[in-house]
Amino acid sequence: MTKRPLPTRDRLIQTAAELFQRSGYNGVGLSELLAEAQAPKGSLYHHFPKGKSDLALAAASWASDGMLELIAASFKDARDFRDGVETLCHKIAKLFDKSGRWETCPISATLFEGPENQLFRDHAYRLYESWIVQVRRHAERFGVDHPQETADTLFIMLQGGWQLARARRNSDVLRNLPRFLPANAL
Amino acid sequence: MTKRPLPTRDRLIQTAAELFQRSGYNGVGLSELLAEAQAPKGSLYHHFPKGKSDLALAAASWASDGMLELIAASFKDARDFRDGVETLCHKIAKLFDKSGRWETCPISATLFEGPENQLFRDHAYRLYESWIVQVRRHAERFGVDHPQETADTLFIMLQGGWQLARARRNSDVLRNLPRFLPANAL
DNA sequence: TTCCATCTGGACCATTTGGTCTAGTGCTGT
DNA sequence: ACAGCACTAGACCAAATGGTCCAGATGGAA
Repeated sequence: MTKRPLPTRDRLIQTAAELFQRSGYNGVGLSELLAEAQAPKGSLYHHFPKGKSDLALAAASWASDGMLELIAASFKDARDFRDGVETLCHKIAKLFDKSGRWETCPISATLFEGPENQLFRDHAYRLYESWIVQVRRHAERFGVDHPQETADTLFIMLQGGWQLARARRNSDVLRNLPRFLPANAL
Repeated sequence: MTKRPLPTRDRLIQTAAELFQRSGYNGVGLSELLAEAQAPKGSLYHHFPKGKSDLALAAASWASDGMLELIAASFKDARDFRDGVETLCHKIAKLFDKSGRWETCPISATLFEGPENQLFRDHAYRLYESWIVQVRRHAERFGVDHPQETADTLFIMLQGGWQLARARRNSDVLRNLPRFLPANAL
């Protein structure tokens, strides 16, 4: 698992991200988490003084960064916007297949549960919005008509598509998504 | 709250549906649940021998029935398919506003968390699929071109739209959804 | 009235939860 | 060599968890 060489803090963040995505914030106990990360409790509370909730915020940010990289990679060599969207959908479908087909969006699993905390809500908002902003920038770059609406729509379809893919345990939904993104926007 | 006159079993199911939607399956303890439903533990395990998980399945079914009614009501007097979709989106937006704008889809909150149980997965699949089937029927009735794809897309957009609405704490996303459902479907 | 099944009330249980605290470890610069 | 630090290790804790169990209340049928 190439996990041991990582510094403890990163091991904690990454396993937290994995486990929270799998079972949700409340579905993961500290004991399970620490065992998986091979770290003692002292380390957790050293690196994250507020404990589980601190760790959750960090884990969500880390997962979000992964998504931003995925977006960047998809649009890097795209011929046009649609091409980028298609690549992104396929990459996400692959991710879905690798995940065992029964996991939520990591941000949602980590932050939309847990304490009904203002911090959590705001953090989720910011992370999601950062995805949308990136997509909107690419839409603008390619001269798409309504960049904001287009970016919003792509987000919506990816979230909803992931959900349906999960219910059906089949990533084809995600692969077919681009079909349903016609000259929309407004 | 007009809850007291209901038989205990129904009180349990309804409060379970509410609480699970608010905090997720793992986010609700039996003590909280029983206090809210004003029922003792004995009743729970009398009506639902397998306890929390049994109750969760029942609660999800109940919530799903509510959604089916919403779909039926929306398409009942619709002039065409698009009209029905618009009504449905507005009804759901209203529901979202009433919910405090920070709750998940009840099925997802109740079943997509909790035990990584085959029962839970299948149940979620069946409930979601029953929504889609209903919508597909209406699409067929109105002579829409690709009823299955259209129904799938509507489901996807509602799920994703709800998610974005939640992140933004704003139901307009849901109200604008019909705009992005053009003559799509392959 | 008696009887029986359904249902309720809650004491009780082992286990796990998130969190605190302190004694130690090992690397750093001096 | 040693002081100071960042970090680890895990014992310990009160509270909460889901679940079991059974004594009683309740109400309809005989």
